Amino acid sequence: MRISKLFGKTQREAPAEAETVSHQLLLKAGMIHQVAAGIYSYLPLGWRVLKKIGNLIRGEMDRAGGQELIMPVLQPLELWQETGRDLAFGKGLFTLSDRRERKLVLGPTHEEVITELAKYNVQSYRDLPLLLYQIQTKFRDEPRPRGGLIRVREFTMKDLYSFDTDEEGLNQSYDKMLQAYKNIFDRCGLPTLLVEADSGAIGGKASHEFMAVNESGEDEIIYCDQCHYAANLERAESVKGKLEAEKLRPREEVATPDVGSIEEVADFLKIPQSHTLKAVFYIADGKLVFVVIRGDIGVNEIKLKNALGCIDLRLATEAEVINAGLVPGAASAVGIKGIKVIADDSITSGGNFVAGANKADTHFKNVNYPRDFKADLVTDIAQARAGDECPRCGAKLSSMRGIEVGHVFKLGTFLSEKLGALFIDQSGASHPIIMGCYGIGLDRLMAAVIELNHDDKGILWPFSIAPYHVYLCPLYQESSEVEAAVEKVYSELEAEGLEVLFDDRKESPGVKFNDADLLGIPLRVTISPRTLAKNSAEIKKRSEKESELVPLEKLTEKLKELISN
RNA sequence: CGGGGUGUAGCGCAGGGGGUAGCGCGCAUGGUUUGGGACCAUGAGGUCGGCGGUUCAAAUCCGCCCACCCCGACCA
Repeated sequence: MRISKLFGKTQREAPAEAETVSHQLLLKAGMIHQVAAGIYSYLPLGWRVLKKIGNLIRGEMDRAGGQELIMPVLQPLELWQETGRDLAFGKGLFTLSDRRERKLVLGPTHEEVITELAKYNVQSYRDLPLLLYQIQTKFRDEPRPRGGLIRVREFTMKDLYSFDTDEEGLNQSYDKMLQAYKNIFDRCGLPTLLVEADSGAIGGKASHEFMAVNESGEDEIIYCDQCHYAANLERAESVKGKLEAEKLRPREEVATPDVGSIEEVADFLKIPQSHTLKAVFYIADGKLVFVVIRGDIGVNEIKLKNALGCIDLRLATEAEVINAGLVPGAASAVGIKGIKVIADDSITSGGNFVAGANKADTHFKNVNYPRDFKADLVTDIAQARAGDECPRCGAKLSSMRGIEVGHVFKLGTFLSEKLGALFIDQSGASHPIIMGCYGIGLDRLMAAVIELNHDDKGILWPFSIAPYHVYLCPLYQESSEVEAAVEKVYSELEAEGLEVLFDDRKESPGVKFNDADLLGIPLRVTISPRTLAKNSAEIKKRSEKESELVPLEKLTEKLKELISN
């Protein structure tokens, strides 16, 4: 490809709207163009990269036994209502109506469609196991798109769905995908960390995410250096610092004028926050829920949502709290009736806590569970923190941020039951198919590769997904022998099937070198009067400082060797 | 949805006590240059985010709205 003909220009200055490195470089390199918040066009260079990522993924999916198919973007809302996931997605679902007022959605994913498809094409255990996948555009009305391609509203996704007859089969499919994913990210030059994850709106049992560790990621990872426990903060566990058991003392009231928050209570009474009980109020699917947790620990809303089994969860407003007859700032579960109480298991160690007295400006001392109050459910709903102890080995936990580039789920039979995707086993009995699903966001993967492979000059693409392999860079071609020599080299390389980006512009060396670096093409071949004097061309790897002179007649061979390694 | 910020040429920005817009880059033409974003000359390019108000006069003052970015909430 000749740059003079290439659609898309590099920019000297990155648009001010871009904050993350990958976003800046993609815009500066002319690979993408923003159309609206979280909606992008791909220009030829960016599109080549995305296609390469797609093909690399295809290779690994096929190798694992996957079969590619394609499904509609436009899906009937009814299908989503059948599984109830229209509610789980809520506002994240793009909806529209056709001319007959039939409600449709722009598919945010395809589990429903594929399960329905499986229902009509799988009857017997002999049809299983099955691995089906798609690479296509999906839509989610994200509350806040951000970071360029890291979080968008229209995106390209690879999803593979597994169908098995039993748990063992599901485990095998799951392991196959874990291996395929490792291969994919390795081949993309992207180091990733496998972490335990929450399965979110999709439901299901086990779930893992592949994280590219990076500051511009949106997820917080809690991990242990000692035993390598790693989990998304959404589901991370930790040892909450057990307190010494205390001899229970009688409960008593204490006046706490103008004292509301846990910090204030602890300060006022000169006690550690861990000796208080915090009350937090949520509205779960429209109903008020009373949450009790030790004062020094935060509530993990994902865990809470899972514990409640609710679809919608939000903090209650002060008005809602007061309406329920509670006293914000001095509430506790002591004596509470008619409201669901969920407690974190942190309240079961230690004792003689300070908690609200459900009376303005008053707290109780020496509150103990279960002597003084009851809970409908006691479970782990705590936010893990760096510094906590590892739940596996007891070492100190740390935290870091990551970009979620892959997410795998053991779905189980939730969808197949709802949609009636059944198979007949050897004895003639009917069972729901056991499913798994395995996603990779290609756009985000592309961004993550840049986040982890760049320098101050630009991108450093690995060969596997670079838009071109060779940047052919003649200098001063208009006033010398260079023109003829470089044209000859170009046609030779093209004839050999090498992927060459030919900078045939009449630009100064600085401009060309800088663009070569910005675009991140792995190999740069410079031909100038200086190199021609030695009948040579200069090869420089994007990743290295030094260059090397190679005789023209050996150039093609040398480049092929570099590319294939 | 809450908090903060920004909208002026393709990109980066200046202007703003009211008088009809400027710089750098890029782009076009001509010339000079020649290994890490060259130089000179000439030129094209603007509903100053939108609507309304104040005024003889609004990029500038006032009001409303919109878009985009960042933090949070939310998020296969």
